[in-house]
Order: sequence, then C-alpha cells, then structure tokens
Amino acid sequence: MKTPKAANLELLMLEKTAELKTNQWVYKLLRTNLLCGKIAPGVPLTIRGLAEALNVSPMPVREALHRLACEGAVEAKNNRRVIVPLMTAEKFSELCELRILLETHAAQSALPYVRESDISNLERIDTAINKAVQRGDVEAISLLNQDFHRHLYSANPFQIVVPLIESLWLQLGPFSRIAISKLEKIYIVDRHVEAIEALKQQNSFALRRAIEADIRDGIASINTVEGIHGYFKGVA
Amino acid sequence: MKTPKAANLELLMLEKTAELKTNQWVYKLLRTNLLCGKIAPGVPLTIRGLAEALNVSPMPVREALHRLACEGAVEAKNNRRVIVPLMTAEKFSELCELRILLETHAAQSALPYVRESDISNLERIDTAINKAVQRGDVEAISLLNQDFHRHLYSANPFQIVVPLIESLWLQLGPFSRIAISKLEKIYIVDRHVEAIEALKQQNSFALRRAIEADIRDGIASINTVEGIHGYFKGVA
DNA sequence: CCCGCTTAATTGTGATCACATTAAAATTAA
DNA sequence: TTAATTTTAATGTGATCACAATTAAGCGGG
Repeated sequence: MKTPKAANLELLMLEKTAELKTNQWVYKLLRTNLLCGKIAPGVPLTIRGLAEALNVSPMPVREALHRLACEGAVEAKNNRRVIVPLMTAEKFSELCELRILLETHAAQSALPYVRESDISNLERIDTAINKAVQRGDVEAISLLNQDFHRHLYSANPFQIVVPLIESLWLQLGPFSRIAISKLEKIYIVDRHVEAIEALKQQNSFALRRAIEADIRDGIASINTVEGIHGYFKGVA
Repeated sequence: MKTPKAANLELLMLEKTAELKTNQWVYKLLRTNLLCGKIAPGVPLTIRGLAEALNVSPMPVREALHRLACEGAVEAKNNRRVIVPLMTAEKFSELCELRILLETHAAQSALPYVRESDISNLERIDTAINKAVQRGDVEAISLLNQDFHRHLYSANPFQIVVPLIESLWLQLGPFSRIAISKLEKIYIVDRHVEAIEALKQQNSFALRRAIEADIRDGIASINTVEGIHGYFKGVA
C-alpha cells in the first residue's frame, strides 16, 4: 500500500534547500544518481513512480526526466517507456573518443585563464579524492573526479564545451561505477597531479597528455574488469 | 484583442502531422526557426505568448522551451525571462572551434559506414542546395546545409556526436542567416563536392580537409560582413 | 501446461487552475 | 516634467484532472 511501484531502486538523497526549486532539486538528484552509477542500465523510470518515491508532484519529475532525456542520460523509447540506456561496445568506444577529444580541447583552452586560486582549488579536490579512495567511497570518488575536471575546464569564462562534456559523462555514468571500483589499483591521482603540475608550468602539451592519460586510465580499468561484456547489451 | 502579446515575431510555420505529438511539433517548429535565424538574439520568448501564437496549450510550449534551453538554443535567465542568447566574439570563436573539432571527427568516424545510397543522397541534397542558392532562399539553404552534414555524420550507426553538433548549430543559429546571406560569393558548394569526392575515394584525410574548409568558409563569410560587431553584444 | 483473447491497471500527454514572483503601468509627490 | 512608489498585469512553477495509448494481468480454450 505504501509504494508498490518501482521503488525498488535505492537512490542517495540530497536535501532540498530553499532557494532550489523543486524541478531543479529532482533533476540534480536524478542526475547525481545517474552520474555515480547508482541507477543501473535498463532500469525503467516512470514519472509517477519517481514522484511518489520523492514525495513530489509528477510535474517536476516530468520536466527533470525530459531534460535528462535531452542530455542523453535516459532514453525515451517510442513505446512510451523511459529507461537508463543500455551500453554497446561501439557506443562505449565512441563516448571515450569524444571524451578525449573534447576534454583535451577544454583543458587547453582553459589553461590561459587558470589562476592560482583555481590551482589550489584543484589541489583541494585532489586531496579529497585521495581520502575518498582510501575509505573506498565509490560515489564520492566519481563525483569528486568530475568536480576536478569541471573546475579545470570552467576556468575559461567563455566555455561552451562543458555542457557537452557533461552529457558524455551522463551517458557513461552507469559505467563510472565499474571504473571507480578498480580505481585503487591504478594511478588516477597521479594523473591529476600531473595535470596540476602542467598548469603551474603553463605547459599546454603536458596538460593535454595528463588529461588524455587520466581518461585512458579509466577506460583501461573498465576493460580489465572480467565479465565486463555482461554489462554490454547489443540488442535494443 | 487578438494576440496583443509577443506575436510580433513572424516565424515560418510547418504543418502538424497526425503522428507528431504537439510538444514535438512545437519543438521542431521553434528549433527550425532558431536554426535558420528567423528569431533574432535578444528576443524574449514567453510560454503563454507562444502558446497563443501557435494555438496550443501552454504545456507543450513549456516542454519545448525547456528542451531548447537545455540544448543552449535559448537562455533561461534567472530573472525569469527566456531569451535567444546574445553572442560574444569569444563565444563565437569557441563555437567555431568546437564545430571543426566535432564535425571533422564525426565525418571521419562515419566514413567507413558510408554507402553508395548515402552518397547519392548527399548529392541530391547538394543539388537542392544549389537550387536554393540560385533562387536566394536563405532558410532553405541553411536547413539543407545542415541536412547535408547530418546525413553524412549519421551514416555511422553508433553516432553519439550528432546531438552535440546540433547543439552547436542551435547556438550559432541566428548567425547562420548572416553567413548564408553572403554565401553566393563563396564556394560552399565546392566544399560539398570535395567531401563527396573524398567519400567516393574513401580518403579520410581529404574528407577532413573538406569539412574543415566548409566550416571555415562560413566563418570567413561572417567575418567579412561589415558591421558584424553590431550583432555581438558583450554585455549580458 | 501453454497459447490466445478480454479486461483492468498504469503510463505519458495535454489542459486548466492556483499561487508566488517579477515586470510593467499608473499614480502621486517633488 | 521627472522620479519614486503603489497598483496592476503577466509570467513560470507546481498541482490536479481527463483522456488515449500501452502494458500487464486475468481467464478460458486447446
């Protein structure tokens, strides 16, 4: 009698502050859960189900889902169902290539605008990542890692590319969990240090190399996961 | 008493087919008008005003505007107004760089999938562009030109990048009109022929060169417009 | 035990209304 | 006449309802 609908998915909440409108709160909540892989591919999402689970009216959920669909985070199927998209090997490969293409460009175009305060912020985020790695907090690692990249790219005040990159992150979202789970064994933190060092030296090429290596490390960690192909599904 | 609201903008209609839902029709209509520069930057768009102008309920317009805002086609200001974004020189430059980056990648990754039927489709679109150029139909040129690029990139069945590219087009939308207006003097059609030739020869590098040249031609034509800076506005 | 049809429940969409917030207009004071 | 203030109109958001489409369940026949 409580919530007999699709309430079987357990998503991490975040409090609804006053200045945050309901639709933005719902959007940010769903988006966060998708980004850290809390919602698995193939899971169907319904407006009324989520509204009931979040104790809000269906309207804000409707808007949030539409926005997420427009960003590629969820897939609105023509038969009227909204699901977290399934991944294929080709899609995954294309997403990774685009990440490298866009993020190396974003980093290099942001480099001239990076200030000392930005660098200290990045170092602060990096230490937070280290702590999260030590305590094995998968969600925190994923979100902090994205914070690091976003802060770097956003140093350029004329950024256009950040929303495009975030769309890629959203589409890769459910897999970041897998990548992060293997993260302790690879040196992602070192890549961040390399990037910070390149920023301090204003070395554009070294920055590009660090960012590309950081992304490729994540990809490699995913590919080393045994049974990874079970997460891919070629059939729509 | 008729439509005393913001009905001063004259937008080209397109009939609402039966299988098209109302919100999709509104979205496609607004999007088309933005893409061909029919709606100028700075123009405020209101939900009720558009709903009244299109004879639909406010709800489909609400969704369409939200989606367009998510794609960067319109800007939802915090004071509660939705306007077509103003352009700055830096934004324009960044958008053009991203177009080259993404579209050359899209073309090259689509190349292995291009079939003879695709090539003939592209040739058909190209001749349609020529006709539109001859009769000076600015809107048709703009939309057909985008059709050409979209068809090419969409040959890759695992495309992720097309929505990102379309977002860039939408943000450049109001300026495409300016570029197209100078189009008869430059050889944009030649670039398309070059691209088709590269496709026939499976020459990836030549394809990249053709696409990049095509984009740069458009940029150059904009920069040669006298008084172009009147269209830019640095103040938000 | 399995397959086809009928029925019931669920879903997304569109429409309308209430409300708080903000812009625009009207009024007043200098 | 102009500037500040009050009043009015308009806007976006959230909520609720009706409806058509779709899916899931129930059921009878093989």
